[in-house]
Amino acid sequence: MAIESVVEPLYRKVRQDIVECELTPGRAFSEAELGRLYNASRTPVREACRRLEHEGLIRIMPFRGYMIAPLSVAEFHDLEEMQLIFEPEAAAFAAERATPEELEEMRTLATYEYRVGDRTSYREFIQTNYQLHALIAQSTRNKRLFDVVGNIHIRLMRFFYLGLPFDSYGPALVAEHIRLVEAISSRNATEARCCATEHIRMAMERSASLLMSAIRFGEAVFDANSTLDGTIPNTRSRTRLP
Amino acid sequence: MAIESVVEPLYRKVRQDIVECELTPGRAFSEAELGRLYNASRTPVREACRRLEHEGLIRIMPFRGYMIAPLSVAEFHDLEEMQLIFEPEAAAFAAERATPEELEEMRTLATYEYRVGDRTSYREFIQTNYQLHALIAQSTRNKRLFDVVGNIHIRLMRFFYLGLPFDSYGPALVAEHIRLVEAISSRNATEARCCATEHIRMAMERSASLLMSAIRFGEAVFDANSTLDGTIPNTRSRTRLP
DNA sequence: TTTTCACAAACAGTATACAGATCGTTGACA
DNA sequence: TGTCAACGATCTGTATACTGTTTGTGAAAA
Repeated sequence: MAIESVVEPLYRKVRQDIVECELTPGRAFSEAELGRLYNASRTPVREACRRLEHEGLIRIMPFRGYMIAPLSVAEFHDLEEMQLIFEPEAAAFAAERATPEELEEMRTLATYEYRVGDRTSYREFIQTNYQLHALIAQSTRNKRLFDVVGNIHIRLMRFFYLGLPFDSYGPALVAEHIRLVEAISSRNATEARCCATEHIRMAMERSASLLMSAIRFGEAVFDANSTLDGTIPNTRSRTRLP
Repeated sequence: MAIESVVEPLYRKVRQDIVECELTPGRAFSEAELGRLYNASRTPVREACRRLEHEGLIRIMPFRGYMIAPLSVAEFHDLEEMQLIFEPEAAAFAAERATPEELEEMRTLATYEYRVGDRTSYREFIQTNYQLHALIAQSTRNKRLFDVVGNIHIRLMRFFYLGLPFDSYGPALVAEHIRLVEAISSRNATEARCCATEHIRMAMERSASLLMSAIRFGEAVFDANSTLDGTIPNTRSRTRLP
């Protein structure tokens, strides 16, 4: 049997469901409830939840339960600020250190065209976007940097999966990706840094107008009541929210 | 009784012991062994170890045991590179966003003088240094950034606790801290960014010559055999190392 | 009717029992 | 004497039992 045969798949599945907003931000749940949903006993559920909390996808309220981390303007702002700090430097290092194979794959990822209005294509684009940024981070050869950039993007993807900001600006985003990858490919660190900075700044501008209006300021997205698996909500879960 | 009455103190104590190199880098151990050492049962031990692994202080080898994360040149290099990326930006944001109270505390922390050659004073200085950098990160008002800075410094402190790089250069370090805090206090973001960059660059130069020679290149520091608590080492722990 | 307080349900935190994996050992065989 | 496979000790991964906390509820008192 494979290594970590229960925790690892459980963790991945729950994380995916949170990232894709399949598990509603702000929703409260218990260990038993999550275990029922994913067919796992408490021990692996606990371990997966601990990991997810460390990544900022779940909140733990000691002795009181869990909740899918709510999305907030503050969170989004912090994440974009983090991108602006890390991504340009990552691009610069990538320009100096990426292998030819990595450059080749970057080109493939950057040229992914998605069909505006097509939901499936849009979701694929989100994944591709993540893979591209993760690959750039990977090719810095700095594991710490890779971890941080990866975590930032995982958190950001939840906002993207709300489905709002990309529909009109997708093509511009692709063009920026191509420019960025070209700069990295030509081993021009300075240019790569500039492209990345510009890319993030544009993304910030685009999202400022579109995404903000979709989030209740400083609060959870959507109604946070009701349980995850359709069972009758107990009295405690109804009162767990802030 | 307090919240998380077993895991939290256990986690803190083990983390402290790892950071202070009380638990030797590279040393192998089992859950039961750690539980014996810190008077805890397996469940809290496992949880604490999972957290510490996520922070990069422990390595988990599935089905084979645990080890205190070894120190390596690669790790140190990655950490300094990370500092060079975010500390200048953190300083710049701090210059714009720190509260007067935070500025006041920064000044106190920056002026901590330590007595060269005094081991106790030196260890206090390491703590003070951490607190200063954490406070600067905190005053960016970006929680994500604060978390990352904290983790990077926690990891770096293990190298500092080896006790090598500071003894001759301590005063220079203090002077740099003071300049940095002055720049932040005067709300000069550009100047703060420069001071921080310079500070990290100097630190990198200083450590390059001193610390490197103390680490077996790419390998664990010190002999990694033998157990933690003086019990007779079992046959497995002797063969667990790479 | 409103307030208070004790009780009970539900839950997280912890301890422990159980199952399955790993690896050193040992003994048979070449 | 050297090699290899089966065994067993020991450990991690998982399930579950137990304990203590939190909080809603309802009865009793004001």
